[in-house]
Amino acid sequence: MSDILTIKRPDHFDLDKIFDCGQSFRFEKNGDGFFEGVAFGRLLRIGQDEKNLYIEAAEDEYENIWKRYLALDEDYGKINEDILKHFECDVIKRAMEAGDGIRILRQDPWETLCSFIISQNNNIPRIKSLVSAVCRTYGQSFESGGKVYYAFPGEKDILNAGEAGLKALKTGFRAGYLISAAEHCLSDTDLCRIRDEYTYEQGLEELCRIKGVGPKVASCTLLFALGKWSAFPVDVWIKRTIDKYFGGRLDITSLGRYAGIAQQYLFYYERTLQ
DNA sequence: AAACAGGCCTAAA
DNA sequence: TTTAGGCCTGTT
Repeated sequence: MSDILTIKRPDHFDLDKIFDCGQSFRFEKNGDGFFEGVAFGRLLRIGQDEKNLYIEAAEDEYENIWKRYLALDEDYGKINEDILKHFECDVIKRAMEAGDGIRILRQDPWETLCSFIISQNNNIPRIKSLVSAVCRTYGQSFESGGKVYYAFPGEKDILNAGEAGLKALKTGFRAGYLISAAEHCLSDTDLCRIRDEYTYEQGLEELCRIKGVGPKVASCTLLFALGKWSAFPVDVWIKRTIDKYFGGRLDITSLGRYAGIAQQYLFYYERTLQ
């Protein structure tokens, strides 16, 4: 059972940028222009035109799940203002303009952690294909509209798969990291606790205790799933950007509490330049 | 062929 | 405390 919910498209919201800025790996644009993907074990189809968003999902899921997932409860006009107030400069302005419409999703924490563990030393097409293989092989399947979809496997599913089972999918040295992440999340600190009770700094420290999780993967998880918008993932692209425009030095705290969102604008800007 | 891809671990200064 | 290799696999 699903209907299409029509809601007014807010300012600063663009699906193409949201799903193309490298924060998520499981949504694809179909021939009809709708993005389709699975999150939280549920299917979401969503499209847009200039006026509206069209959200196809099970009844009552919009208010409970997708609204927050898509950051439709956030005012990006105010967020942008706040970034510029803290750090007014031409580069940020240009990046903000180029990346206008990006929203930082609130993704499932466990899936996000695993996805960015998988992202190590991989390019985006390969990350997508590995995440997809993990879901297809070890995730719970469900059917909708005559098609089969797969949820991201839970911690226990990953443990059951085992290191060998994950390596069989060509995850390589990341297989052991996924196992240690599953063990950690089950026995130590639940990721939702980090979201609800930890500061960004505490969350970073906690996540980095997992073998195979360093500052980059931890920051991505904090930013893209745990609502810690001051998290500032530094990857090769951001390194390049900082070298190029800021003389190799950028004080993250000077960007304010939305530093991670500024990071995403810069990342998108630099990647779409060439 | 060799280097690189949205890092991290380990060993060695 | 910082730095160099190595790592699974695939692609160019």
